[in-house]
Amino acid sequence: MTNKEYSNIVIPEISKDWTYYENKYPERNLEKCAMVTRFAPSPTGFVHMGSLYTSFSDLQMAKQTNGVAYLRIEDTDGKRTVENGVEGIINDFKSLNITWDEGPTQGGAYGPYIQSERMDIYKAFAKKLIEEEKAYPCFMTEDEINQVRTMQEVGKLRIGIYGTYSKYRNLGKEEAIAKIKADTPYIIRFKSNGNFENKIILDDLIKGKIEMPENDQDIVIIKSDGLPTYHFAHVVDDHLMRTTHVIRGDEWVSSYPIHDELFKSLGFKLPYFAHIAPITIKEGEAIRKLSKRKDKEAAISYYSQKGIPADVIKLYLATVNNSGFEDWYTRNPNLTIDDYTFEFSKMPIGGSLFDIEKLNSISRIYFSSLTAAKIYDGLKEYTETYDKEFNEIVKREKEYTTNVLNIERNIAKPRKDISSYSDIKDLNWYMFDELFFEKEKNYEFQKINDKNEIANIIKEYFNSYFDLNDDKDTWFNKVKLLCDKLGYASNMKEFKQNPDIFKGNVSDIATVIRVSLTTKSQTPDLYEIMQVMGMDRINKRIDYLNNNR
RNA sequence: GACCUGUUGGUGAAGCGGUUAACACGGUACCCUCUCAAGGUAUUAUUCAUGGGUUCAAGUCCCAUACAGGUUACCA
Repeated sequence: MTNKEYSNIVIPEISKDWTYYENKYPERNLEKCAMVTRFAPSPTGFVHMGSLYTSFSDLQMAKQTNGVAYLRIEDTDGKRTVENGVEGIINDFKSLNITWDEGPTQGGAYGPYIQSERMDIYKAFAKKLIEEEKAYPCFMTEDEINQVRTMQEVGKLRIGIYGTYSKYRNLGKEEAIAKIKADTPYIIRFKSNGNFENKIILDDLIKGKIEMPENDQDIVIIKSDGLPTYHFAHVVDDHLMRTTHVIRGDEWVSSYPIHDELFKSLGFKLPYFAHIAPITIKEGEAIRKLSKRKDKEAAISYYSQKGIPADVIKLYLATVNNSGFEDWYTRNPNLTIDDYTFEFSKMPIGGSLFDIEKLNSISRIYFSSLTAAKIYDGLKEYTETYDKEFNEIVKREKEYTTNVLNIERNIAKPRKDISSYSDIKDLNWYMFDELFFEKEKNYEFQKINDKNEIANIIKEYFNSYFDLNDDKDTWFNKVKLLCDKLGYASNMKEFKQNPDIFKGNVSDIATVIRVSLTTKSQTPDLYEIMQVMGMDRINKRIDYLNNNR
């Protein structure tokens, strides 16, 4: 019996052989240095910071070399697959405005992009290996495998199915066929030719040269359900999809020897490898990978809920991803992430701790660089889903809201108090009548807490001094005039020299005005607030205070 | 047990054999100031996990130890 006939018995019901697929997916016609990258999640839920971080490199590297970045779904483990997992992943990317050049939804010439739909392809290549006597059917039961393992553990030997521990690697064809005919369950194992004593070198783009022992494990390549294992699918897919750069988490470094041998045994050219260190988090003393189940700040939805823009997340990832990016970005505030050239050699080798403080800081800087009109658009969109009440107000009062957002914005160094869209309401609610009059208020009069004195200051100020048409200097001079009249120091230096001869100082007077309009003792520039509020709103607030206090 | 990788301040890190260990976030103090924020100024690692070695010279090269992380599945 020929090897071909034998392989047809071991893996039946395949119409095409591997040469068909080789021809179907030819070398890509791209510029020489163009990178073809892929992001290959298993559909176990949603995208989280960790996977987003990896995908960021895929996207960025492909983009900056005019290459291709595609999305491949690795759903070869039925037990782990979550319902709507694929949709979840695609929607998360959509919410971040991330699009892939090829993938399950948009298709592409190298599809299908879902592994469970590529069964025949894997089988065709498994058959090739069987024909070449580089793979074989294995009939070991779970119990047998466990026995081998315990024996190895007790004897402190290397664990696994390799060499003489592989009971069926040298089984004759006839015997194997007899077992198959008798319906003995089997899987397909790779027949390793490696020697553990030999060394191979992984020249990793991020971590540098890593020396490892050659693979000698007869790993499973096709499982009993007919689907491939990760190792086999990775090698076949990345070859057929013509991936040039495999960028993946560094938990895969240890299995590189397997991949290395598999690529070579199949006659495939090896792609470049870049193993990315994970984003980690500290739990007590222990450091672990960011987990989408344990860490709420790992989920992408956490940020959309808070109203942290996708661009900020990308900025944060870029900062962690390439040392030097942050520096470059602060020097070139007008350029974008896509203008920066990312390099593998500048990526961190060890894991980086996730720093939400840093992310917030990036966000504040980002918001401070935006125009009021831009923030208005984002706010409208955000509140549409997360704050209907505020959304009504924002939509009705577009111009006013924009003016509010513009306070202390058209200056050289704008305020940095907004870190997310959800902050805006907390920061500015008192500017809006609907929120101001409905809310339970706590007037933060502190130093001056005498009711009569407050009433007197307000009365004097609004009756005799305040004029909305004044420019800022005139406005403030009038506040000072009021100080002089009432016995408060209008000059802070004088006050500091002789605090005892005054009732207080100009800041006390300003605070009374500020609190009476906003209830808060700490707000942005009072003049600008009054300008934006306008006479009508100011009067309403003064009346309200007089009647309720 | 075996095989990999890492360890620089509160955090992220730069550093690639040669005078005072970049930068950013955070902290502290002061200044400015109508409050806050911002801004300005100063300050925040005599030392790069520890111990040996190589060298005229080491965070940087070598070895050992400790600690941390990963892998060791018909999971990816």
